[in-house]
Amino acid sequence: MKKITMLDVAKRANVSKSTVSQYLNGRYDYMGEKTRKRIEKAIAELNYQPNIVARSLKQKRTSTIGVIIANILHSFSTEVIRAIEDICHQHDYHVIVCNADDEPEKEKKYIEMLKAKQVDGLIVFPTGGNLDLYQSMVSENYPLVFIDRSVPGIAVDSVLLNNEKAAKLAVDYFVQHGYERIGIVTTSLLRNITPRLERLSGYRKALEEHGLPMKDEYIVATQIEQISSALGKMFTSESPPDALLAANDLALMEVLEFVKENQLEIPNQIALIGIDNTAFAHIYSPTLTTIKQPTFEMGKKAAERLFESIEGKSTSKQTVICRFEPEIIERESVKKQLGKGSD
Amino acid sequence: MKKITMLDVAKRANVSKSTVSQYLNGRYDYMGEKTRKRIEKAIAELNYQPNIVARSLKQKRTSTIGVIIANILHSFSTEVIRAIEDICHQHDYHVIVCNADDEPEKEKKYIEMLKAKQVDGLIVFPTGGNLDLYQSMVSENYPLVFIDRSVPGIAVDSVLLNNEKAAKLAVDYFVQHGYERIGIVTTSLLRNITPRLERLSGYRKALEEHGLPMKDEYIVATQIEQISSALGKMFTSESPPDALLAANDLALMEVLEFVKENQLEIPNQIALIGIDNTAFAHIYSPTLTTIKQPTFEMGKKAAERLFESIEGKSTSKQTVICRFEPEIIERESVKKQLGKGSD
DNA sequence: CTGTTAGCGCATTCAG
DNA sequence: CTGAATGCGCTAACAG
Repeated sequence: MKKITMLDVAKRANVSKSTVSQYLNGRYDYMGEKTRKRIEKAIAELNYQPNIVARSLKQKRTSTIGVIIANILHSFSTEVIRAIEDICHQHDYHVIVCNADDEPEKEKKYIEMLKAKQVDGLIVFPTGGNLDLYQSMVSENYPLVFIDRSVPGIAVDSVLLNNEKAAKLAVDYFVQHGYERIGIVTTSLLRNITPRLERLSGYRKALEEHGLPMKDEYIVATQIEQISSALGKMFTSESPPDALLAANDLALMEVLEFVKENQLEIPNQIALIGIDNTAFAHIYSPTLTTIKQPTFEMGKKAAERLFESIEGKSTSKQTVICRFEPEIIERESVKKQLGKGSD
Repeated sequence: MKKITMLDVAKRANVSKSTVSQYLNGRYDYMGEKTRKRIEKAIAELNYQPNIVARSLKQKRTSTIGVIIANILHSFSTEVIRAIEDICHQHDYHVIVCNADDEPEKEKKYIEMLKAKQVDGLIVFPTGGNLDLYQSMVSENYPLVFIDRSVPGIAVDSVLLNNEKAAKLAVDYFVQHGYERIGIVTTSLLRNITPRLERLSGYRKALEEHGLPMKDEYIVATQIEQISSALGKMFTSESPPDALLAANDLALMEVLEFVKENQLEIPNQIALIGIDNTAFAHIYSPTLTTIKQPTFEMGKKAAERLFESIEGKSTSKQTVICRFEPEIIERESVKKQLGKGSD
């Protein structure tokens, strides 16, 4: 089955290629009624479909953007992708999603691949491990937006959660309900991932505000495989925490596994709040109190910033960091005891 | 920042375009050592990156395949995608994933878009709503593989689960543990989705084998929003089921919500088995017995079939339906009572 | 071993 | 209102 091209259509309709092109691009104004009909008919009869590759080559744009996520396993990532797709769809853009698996190598490979594919711009959850590459994109003015994480020293528009606030919301909530031995568990800080650092610092500041002591034993920050054993150590200390903040959904899963294995009772033995609105938060027993990110709005914002940048109307040459506000969703994983805490 | 092309490289290295092209495609054999060095140097200095779009236009292949999934919300879909990506990555293919949201309209739009983008082949979870389109692809011999679902009357290679077996595994397990009032809940059958039909028929056959009566009241098959109320009706009947098979992970979520709202106790009041290995099956209390699909193998198989078809070595012109075997993962959501059931 | 040539399928002047 | 001509960046003969 031979590919049919514009030329075939043109021949069959007895017009020239360019007339067909006009038709395809909706410039009917300059076209005889009957001509249009003929073209229409020819296209239908031949079942012609334009070749986007050729068009892109000519137009020097692909109407496609690339999205590179650090880790597809985070529910936040998948939700943001959906939002980005929605927006792109509305703007007649296509999206190619790649998963860097938190490996800078892969991230680099994908960025290069997507640029070679001539995508018009990139939204990335940066691993933080490719400073040169980021910088070179900035230098060449390549449309780029970071989301979820930012990279110190790299001037790129970023869409972030107010992470300190997210941690603070949780700590405040614990304190209001009378908790004082509040721990936090997060995935590894080695790569200086923005949200993790900020959530931890938000946690610290909030404790300080409430005049609570800061104990290193109450902080677990290690790679996912080691969280369980770190929790084990934490809970065999003489005065283990009675409340735990899981800084993201993966950490939350680890905590829940640990809770299960050790038959801890939520919220009586340990109160729990997770950041990210896990799919089963409302199904688990007890239902889980969570801090929710406005994922849809964040994805939307990122896409819109990118479009502005692509369309060159980024009048304000300066980098914008956009913060979104988290929200607590109260459920049952924190005891409603009357507090002896502050406030 | 002007785009630099092969020509720029050629000039700077004092060779012609084609020599550069040779270099890029690894045909160094016919090339002077110094020439190669010069080209290498020029490329590095200019930070040249080839334009894949132009190459694709010329080569009439994009080294890219498209994947259209029916519903991204099913964990099965996301797992299969990961598998497909892995395999494609190994074969130096790229993947573009689109989510049809179970809407034939969207599916159609995406198939057309991907073909216009000249992808070399398509793996699709068919919605079943675009018979003409599927058929036309078959007619024009377009590389295509269905996964998860097949479409009656359309001769396309398909990778499927042995769905009847999956349902049978669950029913057998229930019966062995003494259950006789076994219900099933699945999402809507309206569109004749293969796995749902087959799982239901597997359920029926298994009941029959065990000489158990088939009651319509024990079957919930409706769209997701109405599952909850259907369950309500089921459980207010005079003799409600004491065991429930959730035919996929979305149905399982609905069941769990219902269980929670009505404070049913698993497994004492209701035993539960879900098809699809939900992420929190081992964390839920009690842990959930599930029927697992070999998602990785299935994705891999689909990709491999597609490559064969793309590379034209699909010697056997006949359509192949490939079935994979499900496996039961025993956990705690079924009571270990001694059975009065058969066997 | 290297350069010349001719398109891939389309969009876009610019004349008619 | 329509058609002829040009080139996007690259590959692939085919000559040197």
